[in-house]
Amino acid sequence: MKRESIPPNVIRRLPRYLRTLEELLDGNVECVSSSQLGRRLNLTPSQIRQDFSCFGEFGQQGYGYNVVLLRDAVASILGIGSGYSAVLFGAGNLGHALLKNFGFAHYGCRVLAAFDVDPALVGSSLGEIPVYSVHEFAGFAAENRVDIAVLAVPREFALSTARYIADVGVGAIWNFTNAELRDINESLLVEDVHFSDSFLALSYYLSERQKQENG
Amino acid sequence: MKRESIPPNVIRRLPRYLRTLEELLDGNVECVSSSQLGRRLNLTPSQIRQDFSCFGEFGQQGYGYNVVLLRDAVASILGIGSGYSAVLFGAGNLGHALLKNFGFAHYGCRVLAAFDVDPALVGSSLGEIPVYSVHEFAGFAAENRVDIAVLAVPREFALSTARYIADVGVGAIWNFTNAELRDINESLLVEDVHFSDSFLALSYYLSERQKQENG
DNA sequence: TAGATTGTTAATCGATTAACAATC
DNA sequence: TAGATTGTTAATCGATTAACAATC
Repeated sequence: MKRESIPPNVIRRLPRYLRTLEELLDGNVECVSSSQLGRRLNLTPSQIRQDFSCFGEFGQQGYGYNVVLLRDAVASILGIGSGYSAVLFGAGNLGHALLKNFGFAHYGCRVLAAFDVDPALVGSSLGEIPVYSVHEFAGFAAENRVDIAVLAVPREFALSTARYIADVGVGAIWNFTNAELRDINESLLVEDVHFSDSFLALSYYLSERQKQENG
Repeated sequence: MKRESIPPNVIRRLPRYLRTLEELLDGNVECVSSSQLGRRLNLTPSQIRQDFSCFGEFGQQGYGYNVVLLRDAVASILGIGSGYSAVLFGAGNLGHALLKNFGFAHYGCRVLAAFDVDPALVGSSLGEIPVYSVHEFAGFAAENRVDIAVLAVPREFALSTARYIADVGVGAIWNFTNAELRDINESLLVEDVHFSDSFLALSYYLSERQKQENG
């Protein structure tokens, strides 16, 4: 039974399904059952079937799920194949790392350009990606459709840069800074990558473990 | 009422509380109520009081929470101040970015050294941090207490490096690779930073929005 | 056909919210 | 004292799990 609005928890599990399915694909596995998937992902078979049933029927009784079909379905649900294009703000180490190591293309996203304020970088290029001055972005966006802005500038420029990005009409920001961008405007989609949230969770569990060990 | 085992959801909210409390502190706010916090974090006052009550009583009726006290309490719960030390594996762009921009020190964590296989990097240093050969790590760990290994190596070296780290006796890995490290050993703490999970969630919401706009 | 596994409905569990007495 | 806000208990809501008829 297809559902109208999907719980965020389900959305957050989809990328994990995708990853697992691609692993299976690499191993030339043709077919997978909800219990097999569950074992790999540490989820119950029930939950997996529930999750998929939010989007339709992808399995076959007595057999399981065809890995290729399910992978493609999950990828499509996640918007891979929508042909999104992105630009990078901030061509520092983090920006470099993302361009080099994060497979934008693998997720169906094309990176059109990078923007920075550093005159030493402007005019150069990162691999295939040209680096322009931030001030050129308004013009650039008028000529090119930009779906996603990747924000990897130093913290102190984060908010003003994000405002500029939103003003120019980009609808989604992948935010690697600590700045709070949700208030910029109603319709702006913001996805935060908060390193500190992750680090502090680790720190918490580490200190919990130490407490237990010390009595 | 202090609780024995804290729900993961609560743990994951603590860093957000910390961030907000430090913002308030920067604004010289002395006192904050659960409703004020709730407005900033988009949580109900009830939930905030429930969350804090897992750890003890930090407020005062009719007044609210003293920002300094609450910040310190949250920081302490999260293990800031435990004096953890970390090492970095992989001194590439991502490693650089983390050392330069992520405030390990701000979270009470000291970065002792970086390890890489690239002969061009080994022997150099990143800021104050010396870069050693990966093979030197066993010896290093014998001389220095290492609580956390930050794993920022290329994907193909991730699993073997992580095994090595665990063998040497480090108990926690902050994992920036796509490799699945949970199976390495029971007691190893692993905290994943999966860029792709975050990106794909954004991609999903973007495509949802477009579907709505197009009818 | 027998065995396996789906999709879905119902039951359980846990997390969020509401309510309120306690008290600063 | 009156007003405000906590900590906590109870109510609600949503998410996970279990069960099972349908069917490949």
